[in-house]
Amino acid sequence: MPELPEVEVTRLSFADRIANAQIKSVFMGKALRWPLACEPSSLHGQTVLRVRRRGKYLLLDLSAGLLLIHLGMSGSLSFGFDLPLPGKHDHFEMVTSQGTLRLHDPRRFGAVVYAASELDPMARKLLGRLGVEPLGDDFDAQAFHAALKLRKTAIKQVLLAGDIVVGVGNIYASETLFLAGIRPTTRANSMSKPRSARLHEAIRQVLAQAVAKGGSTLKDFSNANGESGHFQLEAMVYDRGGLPCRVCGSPVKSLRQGQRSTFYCASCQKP
DNA sequence: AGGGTGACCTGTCGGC
DNA sequence: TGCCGACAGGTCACCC
Repeated sequence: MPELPEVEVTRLSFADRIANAQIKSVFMGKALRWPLACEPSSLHGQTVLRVRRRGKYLLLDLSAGLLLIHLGMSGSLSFGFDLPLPGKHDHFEMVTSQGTLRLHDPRRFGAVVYAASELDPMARKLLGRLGVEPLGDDFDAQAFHAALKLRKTAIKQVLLAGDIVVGVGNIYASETLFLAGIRPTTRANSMSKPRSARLHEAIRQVLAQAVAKGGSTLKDFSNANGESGHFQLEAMVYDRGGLPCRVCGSPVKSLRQGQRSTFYCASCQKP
């Protein structure tokens, strides 16, 4: 469910409301991907200072330490005073003076991990290898091209790896490559400067637009207010195998790369 | 060190 | 209707 835009939309939907809230209680149910790494009760009385995002992680800065939250494949957060009764797949809950934050995650690929600081070994393991933020000033077209030159794998898999640029998941990888006119199987190190510049621009454009539209709602994404996004209305190729390309009408093709499905238009996207 | 694969987990959908 | 396999928005640990 969550790629960078969904995570950012989630952040925006509750960051202001939770800022400066005092933690009253913390509940961790069925194990997520990793243990919380602290006694839940040790968080009681702490203040949630603010909510940041790094790649697909949400970082809740506390008065002492931080919580790293990842939504995995199927996670979503809710925040408010009047949440419905917890269900089978609600695995983490934090009651604060300003509302309750709850993680719903059927597949449990998500995580909530406490770290004393960003220098904590676990925090470094999770955040240390992340590439640059695509919507930030550090995402530079020249440096992007130089980094691609060092990779011989297919460009789509390089995007998914997230060690050059973060936040582009399986949906947006297909979408950005479509917008840039680049075949997903193109070797990263074979991309010319103008092509990588087009991809750089497409990544910024697609992700920024998806955030502006409230994220994707392919299945059941909703932000922490329960509101769903509208990006799926705009998908050019993702999940459209066999359907006519929205630009040229030729059938959208699909293939598998690294056990993930990829969609592209053979006519609009050149090798 | 880059690149490929399996693993983690539950739900849903299509085919027989 | 039931069963079974394929697949789903992520990414880590492990091989070579």
